[in-house]
Amino acid sequence: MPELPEVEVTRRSFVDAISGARVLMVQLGKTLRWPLGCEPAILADRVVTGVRRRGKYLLLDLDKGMLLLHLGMSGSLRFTPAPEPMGPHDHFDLLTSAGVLRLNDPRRFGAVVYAASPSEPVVQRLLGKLGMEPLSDDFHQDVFVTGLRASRAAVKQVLLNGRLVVGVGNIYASEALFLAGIRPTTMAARIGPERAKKLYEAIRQVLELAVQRGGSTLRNFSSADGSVGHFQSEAHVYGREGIPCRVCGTAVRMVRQGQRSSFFCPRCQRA
DNA sequence: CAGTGGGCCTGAGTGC
DNA sequence: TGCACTCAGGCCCACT
Repeated sequence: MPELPEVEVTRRSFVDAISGARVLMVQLGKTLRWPLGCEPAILADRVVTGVRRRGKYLLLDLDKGMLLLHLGMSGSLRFTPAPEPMGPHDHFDLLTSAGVLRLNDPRRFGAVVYAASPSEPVVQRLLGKLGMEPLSDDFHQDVFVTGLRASRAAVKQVLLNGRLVVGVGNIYASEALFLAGIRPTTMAARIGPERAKKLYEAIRQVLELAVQRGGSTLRNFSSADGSVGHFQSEAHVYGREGIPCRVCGTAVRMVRQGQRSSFFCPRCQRA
């Protein structure tokens, strides 16, 4: 479900509330993608010192160790003042002195993993191969352009795989490619420098706008304070197969790439 | 090494 | 109402 904007909006929605809070206890539901990796009891009395984001991971910093959270396809976090009984899709409750952080994830592709330190192998395994952060100063245009040039895969796949740039998922890949006028099926290496630069700018632009709009709420995404996103209502192509392009009126088309749907306007995205 | 395809899970929607 | 089927915002891993 959540791509970078949804994860970032979620982070912002509870970082101030939880920072400085002391962990009282942890409650687990069904196992997620991976086991927690520690005895829940050892987390008691640790202090949450901050919440960072890397790609689509949230990093919950503790005064000793950290928790890596991923929302998978269907996960969402909620931070509430008081504990409530866990429902069938609630899999992780972090009870703290400031409130309860709860992960709800029907499909359980998400994860919460403990790491005693940033140098733990698990951290390297999960975060080690991630590409540039598109909304940070770390996102270098020349590295992006060179990276595209080096790949023979379809540009949409390159955006999705996270090795060059992180956080761009199925919605925002289609949207960024629309803004740049590039078809999702175009081989990355065949995109010239000028168009690659345009795509670089489009990625920043679409992700920034999406964060401003509170992300996209397609099914039931909401951030940790319960608010929903509104970006989906201004998407140009995602989920709009057969609907006239907002720019030129041509019917938006859908293609399958690696078991995922891609959407594009055949007129605005000519190559 | 890069690239592709399968699989992990559950729920919603569709067509018969 | 029931069943079979497809699809869904992600990502790891085995394979070529």
